[in-house]
Amino acid sequence: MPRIAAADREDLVETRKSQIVDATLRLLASQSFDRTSVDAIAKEAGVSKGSVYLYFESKDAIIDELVRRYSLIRDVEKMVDSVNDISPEDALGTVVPVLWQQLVARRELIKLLLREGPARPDVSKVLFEKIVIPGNTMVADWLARHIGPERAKEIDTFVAGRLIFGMLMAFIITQELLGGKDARPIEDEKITSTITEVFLYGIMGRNGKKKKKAC
Amino acid sequence: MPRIAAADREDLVETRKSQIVDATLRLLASQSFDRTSVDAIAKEAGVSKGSVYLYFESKDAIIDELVRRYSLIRDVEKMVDSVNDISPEDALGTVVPVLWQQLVARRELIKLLLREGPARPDVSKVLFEKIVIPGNTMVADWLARHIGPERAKEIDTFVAGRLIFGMLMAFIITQELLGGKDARPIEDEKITSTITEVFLYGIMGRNGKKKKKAC
Amino acid sequence: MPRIAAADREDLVETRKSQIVDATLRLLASQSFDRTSVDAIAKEAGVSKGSVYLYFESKDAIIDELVRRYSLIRDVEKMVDSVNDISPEDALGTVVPVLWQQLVARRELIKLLLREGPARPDVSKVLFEKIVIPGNTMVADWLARHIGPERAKEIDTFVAGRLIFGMLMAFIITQELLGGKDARPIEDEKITSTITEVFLYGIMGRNGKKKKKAC
Amino acid sequence: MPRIAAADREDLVETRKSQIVDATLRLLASQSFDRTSVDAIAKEAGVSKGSVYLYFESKDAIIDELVRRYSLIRDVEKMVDSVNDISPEDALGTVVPVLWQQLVARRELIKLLLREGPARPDVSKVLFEKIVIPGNTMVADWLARHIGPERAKEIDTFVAGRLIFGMLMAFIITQELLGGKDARPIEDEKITSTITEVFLYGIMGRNGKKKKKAC
DNA sequence: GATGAATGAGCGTTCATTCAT
DNA sequence: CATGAATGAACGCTCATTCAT
Repeated sequence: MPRIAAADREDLVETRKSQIVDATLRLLASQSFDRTSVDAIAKEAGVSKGSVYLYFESKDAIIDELVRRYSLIRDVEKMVDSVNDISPEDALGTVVPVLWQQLVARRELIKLLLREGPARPDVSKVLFEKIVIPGNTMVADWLARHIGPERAKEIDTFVAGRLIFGMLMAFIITQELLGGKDARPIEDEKITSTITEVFLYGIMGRNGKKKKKAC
Repeated sequence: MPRIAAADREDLVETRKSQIVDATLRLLASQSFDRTSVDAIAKEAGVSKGSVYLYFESKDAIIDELVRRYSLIRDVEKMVDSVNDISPEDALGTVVPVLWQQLVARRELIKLLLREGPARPDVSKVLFEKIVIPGNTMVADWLARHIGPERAKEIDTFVAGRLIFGMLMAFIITQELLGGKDARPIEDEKITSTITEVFLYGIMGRNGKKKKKAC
Repeated sequence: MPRIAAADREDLVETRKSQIVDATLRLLASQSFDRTSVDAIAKEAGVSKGSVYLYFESKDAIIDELVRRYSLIRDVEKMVDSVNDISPEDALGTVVPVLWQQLVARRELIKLLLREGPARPDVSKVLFEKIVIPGNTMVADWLARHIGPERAKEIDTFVAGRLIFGMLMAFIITQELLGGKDARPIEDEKITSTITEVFLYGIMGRNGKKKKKAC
Repeated sequence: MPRIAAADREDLVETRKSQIVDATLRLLASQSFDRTSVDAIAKEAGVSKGSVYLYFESKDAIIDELVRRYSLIRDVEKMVDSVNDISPEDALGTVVPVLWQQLVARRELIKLLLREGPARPDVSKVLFEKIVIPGNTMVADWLARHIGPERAKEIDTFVAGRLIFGMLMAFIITQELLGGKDARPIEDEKITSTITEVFLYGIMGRNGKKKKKAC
């Protein structure tokens, strides 16, 4: 006979898990997971070390949960949905800056994923299958619907779809994670407009923006 | 009165440091630096554990030296030199595949830099100032010389220069480091040709490949 | 004014204590007491962990109670009573096999007593004074009544009485507790008949089984 | 190039292992192995906790080594050798008291083996195969050579051989390990002479000592 | 009376670092 | 210069015990 109703119990579990995962994310901003002790996580979360093991099977389970919780996939999905019927010419101008802002806001998570992902097969798998592939596929489908059959013969939309993220990541890594923002700042507008320009002409090929300009 | 001539002494120090740094790099292919013990490094390097501390102040000093030694900068420099006077249209077809091959070959070093870099201010600084900036600048200068004044008004060549690496990195990270190569393989040729196409049209804008096509 | 009648209350305490002690004994069949957690005991007993501490001061108090409750003494008493007036020649043939079966059935308790007893002065005391001495005395008295004055001068019946248990224990320990049953099996019948034979001739001396053989 | 000669190295390993094993044996006199911490062992041995792991793979490896080192088997072997051609009538009078003394001297080891053995399959196996079986077999062979064909049909010498140890163990356990020595002392001489008498008549059957007495 | 979430001391184990040789 | 035995702090994890509900 549990003293606490099932719903309250679930709430408690959820609260505690969040406390611990969030504390971990905070600590991971300044040091690797390996160098972050369970003691430190517990202290940061405001619970005892023993409690951490009440809610997670092991230290590693914390990072698994963390990755599960903080993925960009839902944002990407929403964004692609919202521009579904809008051509890249019209959509990229808003999509790229928004995407940039979201990636910047999650820079710490990205730092974490870049650090921990490649070294952990389980994390890698989740990252690749649950984030990269679905996100990439959505963008590829959208591109395929808009670039026209001629251009579609020349470029692979699945590959092209991944490029937009690569371009954005290049600046997240160099400006936000490697300290470029301080050492050699670049205005956000310049980053996003250049990416928009390059990607737009890049995917449209020789027909790029032709509609808007008679040749 | 030193028993050994200064030059010889320096040679020894250099030899030992290289032994240790190279051994470390080899071991980092399969596990994170944190999980690589000094014991293992010493064994792999063929020296005693004590000797490691004769040539490095601490375990961390090894990774600092490693990052200092291994950069892509010299390769980028050579490559830019070799295509200095060749237009992007003619150069990218060879440059992109070569760059791709070199990045793939160094995937372990990239994994290491992504893991250790963002968490270490000193490493970040070196990476950014000695690799990102010089490489980016060389490519930007080259681009500036070829895209023409009209296009130059529309895109920032410094930003555009970094994009080519971002595009390549997107696939190094997803295909090589996150296991995409096994889960969802893509032919190297498809990756490099798509990047070439997108980047070329992207930077050239509406004049892309105009020489080849009368308008 | 107690809400529950004193008798009922005692019943409850007794029931709960039994639940917990019995559960512990069951668990001790497969692992040492040290490696049996209070969690596991509570679960096996069907009560909460907190309840264990309602009825026992500490984990160790459970084992003390267990040892106090389970002894062979009542069985030995009954057995000696039943053969009180029967001579060893006639009695041993049935007593030894029955005793053997009872010891085999309690092998786990014996394992427990051997493990926990010698290291705990309180348990030792209980074991020795409440089990060894009374059981030994009963057997010694029975022997004294039957071996005749001549033989009584040669052997100490108190010592001899303890030997029958030693003989049986030798096989409980080696065959049942050390895995000899699997590695080098011996039929139960061979064990009990040999013990009967040796002990019988042993205690009777040169007059052993004289009834059956005119001299 | 090791600084220490191989022989010296071996000596050191042997010394350290002995230090640790002996310290462990000392501590096991008063508490179970589970409750004996590596910290305590290291302290008792006069080495650091880290050093324990320099010489033993794990805590469990210490007890394995301990059991390997302290077995009675060599003593039993020697004893059986020395009485090889002597009949039980003449031999038991000296063998039993000597065996008793040796078992008493090793009471702490026996306590340890009774406690740790049954709970550890690996220890059990070693105990049974390396101590019980060889010792038992030697004694059985010796008995078989002396009891004559007639008696050999009635008792199993392998079973009988184990009985002599059972009889001795009964008193080791009750007098030495359970505190009977203090609560209800019995003279050593009484123990050994009774065992000798009972075992001798027991194994010889109706022909026991007949040589000495015409019937 | 009954519960089980919470605690934190203590465990076995690892390993960066030191230093006598 | 080179070694590796020795160290002990720190780790991830367990679990006996407490106590608010």
